Amino acid sequence: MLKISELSQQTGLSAHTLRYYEKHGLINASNRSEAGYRFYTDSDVRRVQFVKTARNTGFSLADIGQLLSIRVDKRSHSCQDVTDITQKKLLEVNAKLAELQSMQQTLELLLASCCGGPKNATHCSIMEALDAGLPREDNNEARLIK
Amino acid sequence: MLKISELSQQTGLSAHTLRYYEKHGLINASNRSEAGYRFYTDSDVRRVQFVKTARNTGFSLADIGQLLSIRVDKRSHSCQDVTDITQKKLLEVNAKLAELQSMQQTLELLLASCCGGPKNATHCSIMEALDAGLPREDNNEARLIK
DNA sequence: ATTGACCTTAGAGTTAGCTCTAAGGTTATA
DNA sequence: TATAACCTTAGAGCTAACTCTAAGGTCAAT
Repeated sequence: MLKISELSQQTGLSAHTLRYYEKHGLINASNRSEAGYRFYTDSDVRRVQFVKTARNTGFSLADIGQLLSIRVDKRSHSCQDVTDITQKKLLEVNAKLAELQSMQQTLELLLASCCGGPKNATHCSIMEALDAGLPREDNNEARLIK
Repeated sequence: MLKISELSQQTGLSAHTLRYYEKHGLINASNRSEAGYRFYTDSDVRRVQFVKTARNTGFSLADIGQLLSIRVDKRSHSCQDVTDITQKKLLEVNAKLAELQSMQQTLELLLASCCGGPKNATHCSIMEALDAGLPREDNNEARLIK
């Protein structure tokens, strides 16, 4: 039986975060001392570790809530229930990736187009590109070729 | 001279957002009517468009504040001032990309390892992987090879 | 003169996931 | 017994960038 600070150490999650997860229905201490101190069983620890792993994988707390309710009653749920959640998350991640990759490309093109030197910015091509509206790939390529 | 709703239409930013940007020092209406209505000049419009473009490129409002202060006095700033901001943003974007790519890989491995079918989740490999701790690439590859 | 569509401001609400504070009770050690 | 290090709760604060509301003023058309 672990106290909250011990669970915190074992999981790397702060006691604040553990209480926060409890408040949001993700975890629970199976036992309490007479004074109300939380005491966690091994099973509690495993559940917290599940939450942490899912969190690191990118799942939201809401997703994790669903995963946990599958976890406690696997017989009533199908693999498809699990893959649905996972697939949905993957789509979200892919959408964000596409957005960030577009930003990355734009930023790289901007940097490639500018001397980056100590001369003043009166003709800075980054400033010009931002003034001209979002640089499209072909525009920028043309600009880079000169 | 445009009223705020007209500027909103021209830029695709809501009037609320335009006032929000003003409150945060990014933009301004050069003129006001007697009744206090904002009126925007062409120069104001170009500034708002600059902000919008920078926003789409991923810059934070704080970044944009810096870019704008360069923009209004280009002679006092160097290209390096501009590339510093851009480079910093690129590093942030790259860091986020790495994180998301790692999530993507994990999610794809999870999905590849699970049948996703209608049978019950008692032996779902996604649940098992989340229970076992974060799947590392090699672990997962091993798991996939069987 | 009366709609209705606009405009103003200050300030509250939203999102997600913490993170921290205040005010107080408990426990272990010296 | 005193002190420090824990624990409890409710609830506020943080971040970023909006988004919306309330309460009221303005303007053009009927």
